[in-house]
Amino acid sequence: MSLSSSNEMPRAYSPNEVEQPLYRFWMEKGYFTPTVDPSKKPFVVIMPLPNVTGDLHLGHALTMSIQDILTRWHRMMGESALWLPGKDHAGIATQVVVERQLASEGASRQELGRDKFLERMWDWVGLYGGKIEEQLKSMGASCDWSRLVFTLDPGPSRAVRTAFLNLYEKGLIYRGERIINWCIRCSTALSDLEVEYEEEDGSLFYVNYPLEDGEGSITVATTRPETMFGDTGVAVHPEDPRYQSLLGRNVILPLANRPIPVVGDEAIEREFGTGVLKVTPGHDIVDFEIGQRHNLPIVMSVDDKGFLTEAAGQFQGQERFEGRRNTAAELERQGHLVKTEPLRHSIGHCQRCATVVEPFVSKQWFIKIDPLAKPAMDAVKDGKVRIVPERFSRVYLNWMENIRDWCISRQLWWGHRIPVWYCDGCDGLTVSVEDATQCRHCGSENITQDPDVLDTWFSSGLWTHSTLGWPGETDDLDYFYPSHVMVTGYDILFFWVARMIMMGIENMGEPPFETVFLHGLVRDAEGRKMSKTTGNVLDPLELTDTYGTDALRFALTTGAAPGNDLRISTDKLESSRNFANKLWNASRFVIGSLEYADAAQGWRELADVSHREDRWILSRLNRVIGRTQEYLERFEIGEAQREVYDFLWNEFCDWYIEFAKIRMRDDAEPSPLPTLAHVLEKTLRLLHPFMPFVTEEVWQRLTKQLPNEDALTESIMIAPYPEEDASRIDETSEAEVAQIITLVRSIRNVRAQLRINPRQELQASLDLQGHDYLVGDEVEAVKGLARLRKLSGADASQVPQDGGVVTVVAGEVVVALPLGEVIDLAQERRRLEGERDEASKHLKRVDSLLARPQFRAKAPEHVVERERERAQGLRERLKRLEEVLAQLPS
RNA sequence: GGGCGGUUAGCUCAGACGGUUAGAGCACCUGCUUUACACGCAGGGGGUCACAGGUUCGAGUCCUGUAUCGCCCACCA
Repeated sequence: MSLSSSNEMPRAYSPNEVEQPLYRFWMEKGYFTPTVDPSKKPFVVIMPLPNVTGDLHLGHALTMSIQDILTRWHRMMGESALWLPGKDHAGIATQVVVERQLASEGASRQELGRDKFLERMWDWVGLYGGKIEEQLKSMGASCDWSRLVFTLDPGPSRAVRTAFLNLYEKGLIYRGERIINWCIRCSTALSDLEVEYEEEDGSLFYVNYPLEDGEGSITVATTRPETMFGDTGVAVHPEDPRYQSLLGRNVILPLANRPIPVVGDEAIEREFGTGVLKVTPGHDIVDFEIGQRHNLPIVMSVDDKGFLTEAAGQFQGQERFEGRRNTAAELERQGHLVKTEPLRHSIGHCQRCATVVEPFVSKQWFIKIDPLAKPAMDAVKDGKVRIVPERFSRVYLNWMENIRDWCISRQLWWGHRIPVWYCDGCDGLTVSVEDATQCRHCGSENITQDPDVLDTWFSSGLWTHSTLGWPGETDDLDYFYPSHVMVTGYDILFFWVARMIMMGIENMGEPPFETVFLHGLVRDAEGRKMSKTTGNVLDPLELTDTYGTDALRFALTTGAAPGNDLRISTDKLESSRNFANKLWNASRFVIGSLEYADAAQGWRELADVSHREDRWILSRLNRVIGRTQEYLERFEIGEAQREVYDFLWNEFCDWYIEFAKIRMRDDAEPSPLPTLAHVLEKTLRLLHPFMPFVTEEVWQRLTKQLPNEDALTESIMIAPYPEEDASRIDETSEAEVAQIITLVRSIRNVRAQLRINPRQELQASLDLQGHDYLVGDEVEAVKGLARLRKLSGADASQVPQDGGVVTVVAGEVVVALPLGEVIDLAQERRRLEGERDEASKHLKRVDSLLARPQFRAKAPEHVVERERERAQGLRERLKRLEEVLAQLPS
């Protein structure tokens, strides 16, 4: 089948015309959907689920490109390759978007009510939720759309409830009144990870708290005087000599005028401020812990909306920052404020809306994390899960060691509602996978479900198995779990990867993937993070429109080591596009040549490789195939691509095709067509995972022109990935062609330096010194590529008499280009002296290395041998240069 | 306070296991309508691999330290 309407190949590759039809073709053929086939090896990549809110950005484009490359590669290797796409309801992120929309209409979710609001959310998802799929398709993503899952679908929802129930029954989920991060804008609890800290300028207020017994006062230092109404103690380090006498006594809390105790606690930093901490267990994480240790009561002085409570007396109802200023002013007025110092410190912000987070004591659901973290750490330590690049293992382990219990309840409406029902009668809890209708303890039907939803990352953590049918026992789960590679940015190592490992082990008994491949973040040409506010966001779809999808994919995955951030610029995109175009045109040449001849018989097996040039390119091809495979196995995608790029451009196009053109003019020569076809066809397959569209389009056109020796697959997508054929490696041909190339280059170099008109054909004579192949079957090649009229062998004594320019290649071969009067002999002499000096310098270095006894004694034999050969070659070259110079007039 | 990464050509970056005269793309210079490609061809210039020590026959590559930029984690009130 061919997707092109005509055989004509335009001079430039135009991606826009071929991409959509090709993608449709692949979809229709069902290539993306693997079969559950126990005779085949499965290969599984679970897609990091994009948010339904989202537009595709370059970060997605990068992740998707890598996953698609790996999936296509394994699919071509004959594995049952599953790339499983998903979509995330993204609780807080999506809810914030719709809330903003409501706000612009002057409404709010509270006014709307839960049911109406959720309707609105679903409408919104219906409208925009499909966008990202379309965008992924336009990136060429070969994921199995028939298995697409949304986190709120019945399957994953059931998985969420099941996991919750299991953990609850094991005692790993509990509800408790604890201090959590609270966003007053979103009105919800946040996990530690959802808080982003930033350095900000603030003030440190020094406040005197008088002792209850009237014997002076103690000075505390605080950045948040407005929380003092929640103070229920004052703490000093138990061994701080300055405050020994105060331990166990009371101070009077100013403004509130109530006594609070002085306690000793190791958490106090003696050097900070005055070494005295006011303890506000309701609004500070450290204070909460100190409060617990000393049984201090909790008094909330800021409410869930960020306003001071009645505990703040006269300041009740003031917004927290206003309250801070007013409290400080009142303290000063009453003479309690000793001084104020500027202080730079880090402040937590809500990841989604950037509002300053309020530490807040409230009743929430938590996961007891230690029992889950332990096996998840072991999995990485034991190598059951391998993190690439390896350095992130330490980051992971370090984070896991210090992990705290995970607050999983959110006071949101959009998400998986917590599967817990409270009984009005007996106060008992019912946790259930199915919607509960009666209390498990007393049978009362008077029960109400917990209004809160679960942290989005709870369902994400189950993703590796919930998508395959867990908790059901499905064929998919049996065959495809665990997956092989988890590809994602290092920025969600903790959020997601760590939790998938914990939950995977917990639910499935084994880690959810073998390898975690972490890539870097995409930045703009100046290295800045892309963000809407900076306005430097590049839209992947605009880029694919301008440069082509293959070019974008190539630009994103090349020239960046795993785990390193990368900058994207139009330069990079242009050169990637140029590469696609280069491939297109090389193919145009090959396909065009095939149209006028049926000489490509035997292109697949290549029985006749009598020609040195053919043996050379096949040897090079097979080396490249081997190295490309090796790089892919190591996830060095950029290096793999560079291999193919260099081969195609610098060897196949620059040399082999040029050799071929010369051979095609001469009927006596063996036709290069079978080899041209063979190498191009294999190179296309080698490149297909990286540049799926252009390779498929060209492959379709190429194979149509090829003798149908045995059945080809109908798409390159399902053709086998090339494997290195070691029998094609041919050192001799490689060395000989390398010499031919050097010879041609030397002559071209002379021509360029002497400004000889490119159209002018020269004569050359060679003193071959035994390198007979140079004027044997390669004479036409050398003549053609170096633009020579005549190339003849000569002995050394003749060469200089021909006069003109002389150069030395292959160590010892002398090339003479008689140029008569055109040449300034003095200039030529200087040029040769330059060459001689360089050779002599180099030889000196090699000789001195060889002269060292330790080198000969300790270096491996092959290294010493190589240096000897090098010295020998240089000596020859030097000798020849001296001979030639001796015969030039000085 | 811990930890990690970067520092290689004018710019952006590659450089397993230490072993050719350290590479690419872009930019630059000189030529070129050579019938696949000007999204191109040919040729060329440009780097004491941040710095200082050390290990080694041999260091861009390994070790120690310094500088500098960036990131992550942490309960500095």
